[in-house]
Amino acid sequence: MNAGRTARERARVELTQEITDAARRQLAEVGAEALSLRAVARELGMVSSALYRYFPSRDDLLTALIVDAYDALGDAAAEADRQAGRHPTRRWRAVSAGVRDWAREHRYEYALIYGSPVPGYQAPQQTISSAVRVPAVIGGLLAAAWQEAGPAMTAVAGTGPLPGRLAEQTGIVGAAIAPSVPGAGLPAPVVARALVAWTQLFGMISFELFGQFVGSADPADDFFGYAVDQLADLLGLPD
Amino acid sequence: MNAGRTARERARVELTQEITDAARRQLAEVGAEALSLRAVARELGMVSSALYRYFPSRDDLLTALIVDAYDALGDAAAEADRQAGRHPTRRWRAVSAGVRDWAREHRYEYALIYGSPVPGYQAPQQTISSAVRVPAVIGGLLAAAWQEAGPAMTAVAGTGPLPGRLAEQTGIVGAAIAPSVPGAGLPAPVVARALVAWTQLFGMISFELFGQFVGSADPADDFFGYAVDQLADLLGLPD
DNA sequence: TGTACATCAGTGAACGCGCGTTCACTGATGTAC
DNA sequence: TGTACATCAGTGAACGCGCGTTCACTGATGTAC
Repeated sequence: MNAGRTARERARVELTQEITDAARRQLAEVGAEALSLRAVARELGMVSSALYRYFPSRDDLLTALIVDAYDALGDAAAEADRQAGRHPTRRWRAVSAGVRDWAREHRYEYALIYGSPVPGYQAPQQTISSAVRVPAVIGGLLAAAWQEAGPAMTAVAGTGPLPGRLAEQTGIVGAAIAPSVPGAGLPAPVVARALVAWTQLFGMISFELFGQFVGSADPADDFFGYAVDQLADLLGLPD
Repeated sequence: MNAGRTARERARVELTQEITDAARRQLAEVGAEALSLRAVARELGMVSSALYRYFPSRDDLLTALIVDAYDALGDAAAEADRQAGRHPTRRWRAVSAGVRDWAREHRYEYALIYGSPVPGYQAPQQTISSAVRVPAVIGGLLAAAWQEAGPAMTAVAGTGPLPGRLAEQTGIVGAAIAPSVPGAGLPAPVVARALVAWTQLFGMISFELFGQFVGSADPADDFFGYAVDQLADLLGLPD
């Protein structure tokens, strides 16, 4: 480990890590907009200008946090999926709950990636491959379910044509899933329903964290479980 | 109009309006976090301290904008509903589209009320009655549908018990809808599905506006229509 | 209707703050011979 | 292994900025008699 690296290189890697860690802690305290380079530097006992050796600007530090957050959430989803065994419905429930739990434990990181975009900030290409990890986990479990019980799933999803460009869009997504799960792409109607499940999942989590459920589904645990089961039905997953 | 009001009182009402209008314009340009009292004052050709005669602090100005945004969205939903006639499914489609259209035309106002909460800002009681207007419109059209075709809706929604506290929560919401629509509360299973429809609707709009659909359902028009129809099915609305 | 006083709106200067970023510097670490 | 030079990390001071909020003030509007 660290073979062939100079002390300088090792120090650089470690300090870059320490900076993002400190920034994450600050994020958890004050939120994304109030996150300041100077406060991060202060926490590390450095002078603020020193950070510019590691991140060329505040936006780049933000980008690193965004990528880290997507990755951490992706890890949480993948780990929940892994522990759930093989049954598709169990996997879907586990992934949903894993995503929600992560979001509740990291509300500011969640808000950073799924809340209002920071004005003036443009997410670079770099974030996309990390952003796609939760959808990929969902796609993976659906592809496995499809391999086991394809016809039953289509029966539920129906075979009617999808409206307008949705057929094309879901086709592309289905094809994109194929390489990661040997031998199985997903048909467009299943992908369309997966998109519904995906938006519903994050819609509920955002409503819960951002306070929209006050006065109705608050606390949201039971509603969340109920909706996840509804979505399992919608997806044609076995009981 | 303005009867019994002194010139001073009229001027105060008008200027308060002009201030929130200017603030709304600024919001549309720079987003909520960057909204500044001083810039608003500048736009109005006033000195920044003058605003303190109208709003005791920046937070109070923000609150006014939040309430206005909820009200404007509520108006858009109600108006779309009104124009849709009497058929429940048409009404549901119209309200969904109306909410989405308003959000697309007022993205920063939308982000202000449905995006990440502004850190450190606590929404006062005042906002709640405005926040509830879109759910009230949805509740209204479902209550009307229920009056027409109650049994058919229950057949779709099922009669199995709702999990845990969800039964109680949806019961409260159902009872709250009753007074606004003569003679009709909504049974808990229908309310539960209405909550699903509500979160799905806003989940999709947020994903669309916040850029999560890039690479899949983008542009989102067809997916939106598809999902809205799925939700009509879920709600047991007639074809 | 006219006068004397009270209320209020808007001014302009100031306070104190923290921010992102630049820049010339010193001293430590690494590299070539 | 030792020396001479190049690279890099971190410092400290400074720039310029815009912000929210306070405060004593002046002049206009409203009220009581």
